[in-house]
Amino acid sequence: MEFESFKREYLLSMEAICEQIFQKNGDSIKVKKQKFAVKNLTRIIDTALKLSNKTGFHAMGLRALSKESGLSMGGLYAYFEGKDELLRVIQDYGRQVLLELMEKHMAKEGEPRGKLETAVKLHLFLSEVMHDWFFFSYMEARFLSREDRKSAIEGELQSEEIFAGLLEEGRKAGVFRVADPVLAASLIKAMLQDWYLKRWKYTGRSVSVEDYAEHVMEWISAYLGCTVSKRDDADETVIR
Amino acid sequence: MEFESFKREYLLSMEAICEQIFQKNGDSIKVKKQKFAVKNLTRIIDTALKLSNKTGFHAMGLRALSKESGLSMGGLYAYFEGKDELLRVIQDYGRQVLLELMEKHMAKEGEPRGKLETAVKLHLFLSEVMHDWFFFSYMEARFLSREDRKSAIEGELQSEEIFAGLLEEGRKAGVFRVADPVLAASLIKAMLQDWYLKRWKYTGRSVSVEDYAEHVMEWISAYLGCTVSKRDDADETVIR
DNA sequence: GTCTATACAACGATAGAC
DNA sequence: GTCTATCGTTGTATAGAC
Repeated sequence: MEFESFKREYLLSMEAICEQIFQKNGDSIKVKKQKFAVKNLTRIIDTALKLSNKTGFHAMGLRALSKESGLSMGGLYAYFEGKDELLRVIQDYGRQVLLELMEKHMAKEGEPRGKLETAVKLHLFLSEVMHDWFFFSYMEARFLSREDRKSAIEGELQSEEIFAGLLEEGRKAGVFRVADPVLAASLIKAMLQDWYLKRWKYTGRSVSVEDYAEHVMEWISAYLGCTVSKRDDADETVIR
Repeated sequence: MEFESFKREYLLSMEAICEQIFQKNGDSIKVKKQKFAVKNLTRIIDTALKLSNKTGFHAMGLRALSKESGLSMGGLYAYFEGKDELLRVIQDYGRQVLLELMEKHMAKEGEPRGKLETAVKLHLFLSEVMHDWFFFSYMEARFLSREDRKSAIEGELQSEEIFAGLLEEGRKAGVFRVADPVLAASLIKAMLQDWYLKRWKYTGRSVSVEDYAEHVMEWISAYLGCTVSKRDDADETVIR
């Protein structure tokens, strides 16, 4: 999987997803015409992500959101019942996309090594095209209501379990050397998250998302004690 | 270095550090008697960290800080000029401790492998006893003023450089196999930071800070292609 | 479906009593 | 050195015109 082809596929599926968001949150959205609603909702979420990631969700005033999104104060309230619900809608929105693309891409490859590489790249590529959401979701998760925070934690653990499962699978097949798959999965996730949490650092060093993916795979392969395939023109190399 | 002995040493140096904070911020602290000032300042910082880490610094009202710390609203303003400055003082406070202990512990061991292990353990142990500050510092750094954020970034890069330097040193000595020391240092930092960012996860799984340190060292050793010494009763093992 | 105008609670900050 | 009382500002949220 390459980043550019992933990006194309992602953009195509965006429109459909936005419509799903509208239909799912029909209760609190007072605007009933899909044409209006989807357009404005998208604009609101995009603006909210942009502003929140600068100053934090709590510090972002609805007056600022109104001004920046082009809708009036009253207009905003046609799309959500209150600021708390906006937070929830945004979280939902991202998780919808995440789920959709996970199902689409995973389980394509059969052997553990290929599956693992797909999962790593999928996470990184997705967090690249949806950087604002991933950053937001990480930084603002603790401000969710009790039950919504529970959903967020489940999401975090769920994606960790995918990695732990792949590691376990590889161990059983005798191709991975791993003592504690869950703990190893935690460390892998930590490395993946650093990509969108410290984006400025990597931008400044001209590290592309594909460079980063390759580097992470080298670490993982070294730990698991297996070979890693270098991309493009480079030939197959054994690490260590 | 073991966690318990580290903890003892750290607790001893706390009092001295708080006095330093008092003297350094003498301009904005209106209370001049050290006896009063150090006691209250410590209490204010501890409370602010506790409250901020629940709701975020911005959402923490000064009324809540007043109530929880036992000082009145007016009383608080004898210790800082405004909420922004409180944020700065807290950041400063942590960096002071971090710096103090780095200088104290590092450069004790001569060979790269030992130095690296010391640096890893130091970071993890320190983030364990000062968890509230590390979490706060990571999550609230983006709300600092332009120039204070610059200091925070410098601190982040500085500690990364320590690791990059150690890796480079080991490579020159021929004991580490590492293509890009800076990128590798980034990933090491990401693993170290996960310990205090996802503390709840590891607590729930009964992973101790020493377990975690050992695990991180196994990953690093595997990547660098060198041996790792297991702690306690276990014998020396070659990874891979 | 969107706007302007407004309500009212909570915020950071300060003055002046003790 | 610390308190209480109060200021002006800004926050979320809504009512009613268009």
